[in-house]
Amino acid sequence: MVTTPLHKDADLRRADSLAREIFSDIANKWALLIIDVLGKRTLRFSELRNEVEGVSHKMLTQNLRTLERDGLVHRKVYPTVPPRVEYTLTEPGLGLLAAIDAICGWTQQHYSYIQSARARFDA
Amino acid sequence: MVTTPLHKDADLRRADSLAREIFSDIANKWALLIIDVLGKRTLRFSELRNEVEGVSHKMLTQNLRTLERDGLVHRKVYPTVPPRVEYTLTEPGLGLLAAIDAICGWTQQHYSYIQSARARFDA
DNA sequence: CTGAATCCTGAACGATACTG
DNA sequence: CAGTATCGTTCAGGATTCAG
Repeated sequence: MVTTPLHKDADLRRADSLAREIFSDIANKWALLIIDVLGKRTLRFSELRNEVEGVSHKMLTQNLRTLERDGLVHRKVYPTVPPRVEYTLTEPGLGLLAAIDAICGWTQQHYSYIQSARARFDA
Repeated sequence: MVTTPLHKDADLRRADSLAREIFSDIANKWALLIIDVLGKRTLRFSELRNEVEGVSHKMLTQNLRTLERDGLVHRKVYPTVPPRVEYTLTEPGLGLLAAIDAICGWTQQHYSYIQSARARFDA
């Protein structure tokens, strides 16, 4: 496995296709938001749809599949009728959550800075 | 978990349009990669093009403009001929870099985990 | 309720050509 | 070298429908 020295041999930028693929899976709006909300608690599909505002049925399903495939999210199906499916972050998923929260936190903190930076730029 | 008062009034998920816009600006593949490479050193446009493998001329320009507008990247033009333009991370940009590096580091560390998770899923 | 499949539109993107 | 503009294509993603 590739160890941490980030910008060494297996650099993400010059990446082999797999690394790039993984990165693309998580470096997108919906995936990040989904992980963020699942970080708070386990959620059902329909709950996720409400929590992640603006996500479509299709995009939610699609991203959940990807995240499940990558082992970041666990999908538990209750064989009831109607079906009940719960999504939870896996252990590795929790690790990623920390990093994502850092980004979210940063965004919050620099909210007004960005606002004025834009005003300056647009002028 | 959540460090800053993230999930309070201005929650990213229920966000007003500006917050969502900002988040979209940075939560995408190219923006993250650009910030990542600029975190190492100041780079010229053509150098960036080489460092960020696979990015097109157009996408690079586009993302740089956005990042500049949001005040994450500083653009310095040398009025020479031929023109020389250098891109640097701003102070706030450096803050975001830390968060991004966390994600990159996480990806590296879980590289093989994801690989096997996928193998399991696909079976 | 969850999820898969289909269709269709608009946005993203790459290629190319042109300017300073 | 850096940047803009245009064009054509591809593809993401929304709406809808059907199934378990």
